[in-house]
Amino acid sequence: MVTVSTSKAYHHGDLRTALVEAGLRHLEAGGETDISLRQLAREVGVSATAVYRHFPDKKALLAALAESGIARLGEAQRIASEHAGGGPAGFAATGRAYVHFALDNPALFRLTFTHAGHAGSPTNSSDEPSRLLRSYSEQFGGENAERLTLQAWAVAHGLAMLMLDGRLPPDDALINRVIDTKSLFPAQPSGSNNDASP
Amino acid sequence: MVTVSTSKAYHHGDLRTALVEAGLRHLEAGGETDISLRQLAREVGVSATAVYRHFPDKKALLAALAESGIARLGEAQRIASEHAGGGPAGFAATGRAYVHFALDNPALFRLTFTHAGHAGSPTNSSDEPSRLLRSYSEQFGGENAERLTLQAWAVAHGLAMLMLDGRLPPDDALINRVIDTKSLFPAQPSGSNNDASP
DNA sequence: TCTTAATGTTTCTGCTGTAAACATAGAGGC
DNA sequence: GCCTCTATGTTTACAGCAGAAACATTAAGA
Repeated sequence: MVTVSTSKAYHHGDLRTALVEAGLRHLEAGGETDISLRQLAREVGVSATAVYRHFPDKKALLAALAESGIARLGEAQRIASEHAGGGPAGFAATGRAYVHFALDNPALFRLTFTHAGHAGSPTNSSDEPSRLLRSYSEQFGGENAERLTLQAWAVAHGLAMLMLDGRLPPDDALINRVIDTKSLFPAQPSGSNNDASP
Repeated sequence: MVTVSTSKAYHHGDLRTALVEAGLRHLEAGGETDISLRQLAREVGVSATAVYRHFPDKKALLAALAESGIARLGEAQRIASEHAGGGPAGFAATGRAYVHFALDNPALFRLTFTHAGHAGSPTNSSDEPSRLLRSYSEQFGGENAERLTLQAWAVAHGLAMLMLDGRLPPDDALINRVIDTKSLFPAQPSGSNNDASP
């Protein structure tokens, strides 16, 4: 698919976007170490240092890639959540989507969470993944909402990372066993029965 | 502390060990990106390419560092486990030790789990951390031993990673809230009461 | 003592990120 | 219609990197 150059074009057209796209391509193909500013410039057909008109340094380019990663992850989770029809099942679905996204976009996922930059816990972040997690936890966590937030995130993130790093097999069945509604909501043993909507 | 050169010394004494030690020092100080073979060689007082007599390439040097990381992690967990007197409390202690180790040795921890190399799930790995995890899970997991293994590991690993990457504050209280005996063993709701020895 | 294998050095190639000086082209004011 | 300004891109240069190849040294054993 050829990117039709927008009318707003100086020399190249939209170098910044082209560089980000090339970067994402390289992330998929060979991981973060496969990204070289000079190589990206070459592919886009521009001199090596032209990159610096759009990104102060390499870190900035990587940060731009990470940002696009967060957006995509949020989108995937939202779809999974809706597809599961919301509720506790929807919550678990966002967790599984989290892991699946990591497996489908290993380098992008890693980059997104390693070169955080903006950082911030989900309690105050405004990105889609944080919003979903917060919303579901508050809905179903009752008085343990915060702990649920943390544990749910940690389980999903840990599982994703361990699979990415080859410590656990990237097995769908395994994901379903670890992230399932029942084990996330073990019938609240000691009192505190929450009366959330169906 | 000066490393007294062993009698078995050729030109340098023990270049390999010296390089690994220098590498660990750099990991603590500046992270993985701070490790340059040339710089290490310089510090050890040897030519840049002498390194290649002991490590085929940079990856191999990093793998050696990672191996030492696993050993240290296992040691820390074993101590924590014993200090807690074993049992479910000991289990939780190994999890907290896992996270603390990550926070105390961020670069080493990251390297250890990122450049896995030998890979392998804890079900068949022989390193100390895997052994502890397997042993405790089988002791207290009952019929859900495998799921317990996975979830416990995922929670600890996820929490560690999120804290390392600045997504969660590296807060002791937070660790205790996420990894506590009660929430790991929620009174086994649906039957299957295990009668493990004290 | 002589040979040999292990260890270390010099030199070289091609890559990287990035700084500085220079070039160009499109936009807006005259 | 011309001129200047600014955003964008280029050339050239530097220092650092991983790694390959050829050569040197040194300890250990025959």
